[in-house]
Amino acid sequence: MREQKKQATREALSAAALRLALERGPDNVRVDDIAEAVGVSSRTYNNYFSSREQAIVAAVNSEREARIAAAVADRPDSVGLAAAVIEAIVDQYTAPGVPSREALLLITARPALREAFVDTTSAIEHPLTDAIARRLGDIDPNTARVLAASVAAAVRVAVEQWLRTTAASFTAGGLVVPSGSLPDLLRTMLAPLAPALDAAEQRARQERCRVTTPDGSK
Amino acid sequence: MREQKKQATREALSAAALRLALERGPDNVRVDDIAEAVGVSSRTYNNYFSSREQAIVAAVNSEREARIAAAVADRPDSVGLAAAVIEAIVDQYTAPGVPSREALLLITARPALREAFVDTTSAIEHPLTDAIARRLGDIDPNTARVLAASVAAAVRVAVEQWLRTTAASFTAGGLVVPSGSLPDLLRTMLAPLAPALDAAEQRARQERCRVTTPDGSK
DNA sequence: GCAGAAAAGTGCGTGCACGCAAGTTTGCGT
DNA sequence: ACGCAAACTTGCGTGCACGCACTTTTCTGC
Repeated sequence: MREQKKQATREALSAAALRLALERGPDNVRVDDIAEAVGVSSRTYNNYFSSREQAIVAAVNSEREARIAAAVADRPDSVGLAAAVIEAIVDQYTAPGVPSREALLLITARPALREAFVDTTSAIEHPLTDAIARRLGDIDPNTARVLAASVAAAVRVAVEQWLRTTAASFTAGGLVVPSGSLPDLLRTMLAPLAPALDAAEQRARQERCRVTTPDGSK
Repeated sequence: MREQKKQATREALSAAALRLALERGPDNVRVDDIAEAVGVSSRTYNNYFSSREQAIVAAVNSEREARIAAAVADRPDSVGLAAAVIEAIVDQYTAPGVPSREALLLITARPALREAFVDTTSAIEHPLTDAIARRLGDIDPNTARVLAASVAAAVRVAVEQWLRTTAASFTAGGLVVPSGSLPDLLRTMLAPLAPALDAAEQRARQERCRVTTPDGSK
């Protein structure tokens, strides 16, 4: 019940932040305004978000992390780890329920917001770590951590590239779509990691067999 | 010549930051003090570093990025890409010319400094991108970017783990060395990425052959 | 050399992040 | 039902990051 209230104010704050930023432009929004709109003190606002930009992008990115982790877990074991991870991520970035057109415009326009948006990609790391570790059989958590961190890094690179070309196309008049859509970029950037993901899965399988049949023979 | 002066003041600032932090403890150092010690205004200080922690860790990490990139470039092509990258990184993190014992103690003790130190690992990303792209033959820069980002992420994970156990061993009395030395951790965390690095190298080789011998046959 | 441009440094003002030490609400044991 | 303890909120104070306008330094073409 305490948790519910916390989550509620958190969402109220980020929603208010996004709304005010859209209404007045992001430079005309003080954190006092956001706090006042929700009815809390500005000090409380800072207990939830450590920067103004964080609150705004949180409204767009809420829970994407959890959805990606769940999506990875849902894929059957028959579709290799690499395919499961890549498709789960592309799916969750393709279904853009929340990111309204204008919100994305706002984010791509302001450098500070772009940076905050890019930073949110690293939020998928911990959920992904758990999901991958589960699929690898919970042996060797370090491998899962490294793979999750690498996947998050690849996603970050894709988003950076997407923001770069998107922003450029806005200023240049919308004529160029040099590097394609975000899903395409995600696939492109994640592809080089597939060998590592599948190799880890292979090793995990072997490890499992070795434990099940612990003879010293070759 | 302008560049020389800039670099000089930059180093003077970070050196002064580290020295003062060691002398008085990091909480008793104002940025005004650092600026005054070097003889510039505090505003100029902020033109070089965007946080107080950054200046301190910069004194420890200066140019590690460039050294890693050069080390990768120096390995002969006969040692696969994965081996070249891994050994180059381990080498540069093993030769600890600058990080004096006490400086590392200082960093591991303060959470804010630990975080800043971890963030510096991402600085190797751009130099590494260039080095890897060069080895892959400058075709497909995206792959190089993803691989470099992944390697940087793995290094970050290793440093995080190292800091975690190191800090714990300080508070616990120095009796435990649970997860080994930093070089060992680096090898452990980079190992899962080897398949991806070598696969990319393989693909680059094929691509090069296909271009050299552009027939449609199989 | 010199004039003007480009770049680096500086002073000021503003909004913000965050530690601290209260006050207030919520949850739980008895 | 009551009271206590933990969690959440708040006001205050401080140091800091950074935009802006301005001065000083350094670089270039003539």
